[in-house]
Amino acid sequence: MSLDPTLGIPVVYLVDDEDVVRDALAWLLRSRRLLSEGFASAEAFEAFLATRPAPWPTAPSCLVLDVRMPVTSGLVLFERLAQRGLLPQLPVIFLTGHGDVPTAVSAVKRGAFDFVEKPFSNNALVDRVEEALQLSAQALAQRRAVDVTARALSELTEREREVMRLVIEGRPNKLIADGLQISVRTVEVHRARVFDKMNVKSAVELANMLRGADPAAERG
Amino acid sequence: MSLDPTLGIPVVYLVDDEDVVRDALAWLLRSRRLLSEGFASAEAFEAFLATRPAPWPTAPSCLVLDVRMPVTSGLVLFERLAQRGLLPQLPVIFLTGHGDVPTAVSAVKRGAFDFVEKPFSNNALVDRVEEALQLSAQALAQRRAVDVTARALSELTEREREVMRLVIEGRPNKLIADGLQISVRTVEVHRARVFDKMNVKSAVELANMLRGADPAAERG
DNA sequence: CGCCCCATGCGCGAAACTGCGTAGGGCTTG
DNA sequence: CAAGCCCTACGCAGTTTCGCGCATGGGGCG
Repeated sequence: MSLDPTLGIPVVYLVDDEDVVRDALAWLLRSRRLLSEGFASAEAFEAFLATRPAPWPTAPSCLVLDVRMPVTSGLVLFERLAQRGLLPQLPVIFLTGHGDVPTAVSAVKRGAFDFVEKPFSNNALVDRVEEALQLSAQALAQRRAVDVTARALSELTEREREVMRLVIEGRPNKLIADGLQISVRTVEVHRARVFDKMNVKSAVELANMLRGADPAAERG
Repeated sequence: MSLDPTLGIPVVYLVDDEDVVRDALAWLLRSRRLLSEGFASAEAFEAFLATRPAPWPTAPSCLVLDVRMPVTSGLVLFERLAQRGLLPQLPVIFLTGHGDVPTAVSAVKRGAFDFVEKPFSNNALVDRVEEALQLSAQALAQRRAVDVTARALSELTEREREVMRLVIEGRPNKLIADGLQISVRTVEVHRARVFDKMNVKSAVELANMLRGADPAAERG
């Protein structure tokens, strides 16, 4: 149940306009052997994200985010990250001095990992952080799987995708051929190409692959 | 995008120890053409649930629940419902006079549908209720599918389940026969029986059925 | 003009699916 | 005890489907 070593060393990003808070958090995390990186504003963090090559973090990571900040509030930053679909890979733990219930509830409902009021228990916070990192690791692994299939999928011909769709609905080649108005042989050719490109050996494997890792291929 | 008519007429359950609140809510809901049923305590509601034949509600429904009540608080009731796995089918909207952030956050994280502070906007509340009912309808439909497959699954022989497991991993009969140390013919028989009992025509359909509706068959 | 995609035909061997018949072990019931 | 039923297991034979190699042809594209 530990972190997947192939994912790299976990990092905790701290975004808070108050230096003291960041320093305290950094110290706290270091005391629990967790790497952290601080940013004094939402802008700084977003600039940092922009420097990254991959759209998602490559190592398990989470974001400890102050709600109230000048210029761009934590909530706004959060919303942007959510828009980009980063939440599962980069869980967000909100920190706030004076939290109100509606804000907290809405944040959590929108996918925030947690919403913690200051002052907080050091231990409790780090525990949350570790849970968040676990989640991030899972999400990254999941994301990788999705990427693999998406990449493979993108190399398929239009016709091949067409055939594939029918194949993963369990239809025999004969019926697929009828449906597409082509010969069985041609279907077989496409089918074989699909299996090859998707790197599977059977229709069942294909179905499992798409169900398990392709959110876009859900039941329509 | 409307409610599935086969699911029955939606009902909103109101659990609050104050008669005034229940009456006001009932009136409010009725004004929006929503059926409701009130209970003065968590015990009363649980007693009501016990009278129902099915473990889950048969019609889309949600629960508007007061946090603070004598004897059994709303939070405790919620926890019990969660334990029973009723949350998706019976979304819970918490009502509270003086909510604190940690309680609200924890409730939402545990699966509460919403957490609303009094005084609330009537419109907003009913909107939430309607969203909750939508969710409930979806969850019920999902639950039905799960039930169908579970029932079918329960009619399989041990051996048939065994064979099925290997089938949905995409193995050809030949290999299954080898693995189980039986003849191909026997595998074919089992396979045919499985397809018949599960009411599918191909291995792919079977895989899809189990992936889509059987939470117990997830990737280990 | 090669190269790629799509489409198709032919044919062979392997695998799958089906129907029909057989058979022993275990459990229930008259 | 015997009869009946269910589960498991197999064989044979026939039909269908699959997988694959080999060969052909047309339509874009650089």
